[in-house]
Amino acid sequence: MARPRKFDEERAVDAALEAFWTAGYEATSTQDLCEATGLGRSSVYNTFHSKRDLFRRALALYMRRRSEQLAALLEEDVPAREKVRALLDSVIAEETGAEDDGRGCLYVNTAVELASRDPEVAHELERDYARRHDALTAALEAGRRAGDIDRAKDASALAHFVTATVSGIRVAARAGAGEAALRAVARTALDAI
Amino acid sequence: MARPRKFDEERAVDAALEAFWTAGYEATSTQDLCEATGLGRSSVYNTFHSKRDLFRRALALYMRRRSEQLAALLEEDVPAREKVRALLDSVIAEETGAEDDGRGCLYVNTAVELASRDPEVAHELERDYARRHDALTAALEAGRRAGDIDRAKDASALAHFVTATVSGIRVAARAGAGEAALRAVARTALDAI
DNA sequence: GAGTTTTTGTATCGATCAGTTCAAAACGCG
DNA sequence: CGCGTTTTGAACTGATCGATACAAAAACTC
Repeated sequence: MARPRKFDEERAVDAALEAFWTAGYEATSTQDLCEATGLGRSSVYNTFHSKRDLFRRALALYMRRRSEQLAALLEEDVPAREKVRALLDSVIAEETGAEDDGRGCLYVNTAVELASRDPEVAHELERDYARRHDALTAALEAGRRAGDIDRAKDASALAHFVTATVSGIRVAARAGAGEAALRAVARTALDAI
Repeated sequence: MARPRKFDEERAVDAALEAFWTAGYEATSTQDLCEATGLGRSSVYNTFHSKRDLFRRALALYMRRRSEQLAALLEEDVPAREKVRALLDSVIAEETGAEDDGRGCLYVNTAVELASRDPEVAHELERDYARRHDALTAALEAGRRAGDIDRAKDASALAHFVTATVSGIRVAARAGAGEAALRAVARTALDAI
């Protein structure tokens, strides 16, 4: 019917994700987004309508990828406790690795920067929280039945605890706690499971 | 010698703290700061030199108050475990209370929003982290000697863990976890201590 | 290849950003 | 009172913010 696009929409969202992830929502300008995606202003606004809409697309992409990662980790054929250990280890590796220069986790960043003043973003964060919680709860409940998790414990409560521990490690890493401190946190948390 | 100020500097810092705490650093404009403090632009810049300097003053004030609160809590004549319980309870009360409308904790907010791109702010966060860690470690070590904390555990590791749990609860609260979930996190964390 | 529709580049919008300028106003001191 | 010093208010700086206008360019249909 008409002139086709010469860029891939998903790749553009991915590039925007990188920009938002690195600098945060407010600190990323529309100019930064143009440069990151390689698109002109018209293409950005024609395709994504506003900075906020593009951010929500990027956040959704981020959440989908994280969900897939978590699902893959929980599918491993190891005891539930080892799944939690692997999860905490991966978080520590991510936060202490030099690759990403302290950009942290977009989910945590967004919860802190935007959730209190954007109800729709807050709602998406809640949905993602619930999804991750359900996946973790199922894995922990399976472990409880299998016997490697204390039967006296509640799987849902443990899942909330694991999620909070992940966030706690991420914030501690940003506040300057060293890798040894983060490992101590993970070790202590595993004692509680 | 000359014309005196007709405002109280500390009160102005306090008002700026409220503004930064509520909206974050980037989202608080210098105009917002003028309105919050009741000062004119000239007075703000004459006294505090820049938005960033005023923020650092506000952050220092916030940290000093939190340190005093923590010190008061740790001075109570109760077992160390009960001190930790009281600390976690106070965090949950703060995060679920309607008073402050989800502004969270300025320390966590700053760690996430600014630490990666402002080395001096990051350094002050590290100092505060170390100070809180030392206070917590001392209290836990005393509890360990008194016997209400497992002697096999390391006080410093537990202190890192408690700090991470506090941050984890705060982030979870922002991401939409309910009060019951936060209480489950606190209960599980206490099991590990 | 003409006509239609969408994309794209450029130029620009008004608003707001952090920060400065400058002179008038307000005080302490002699 | 009047001099010296500082604070204060208001106007204003250039830069940048998110978003838009518009016409040229590109590609599909017929």
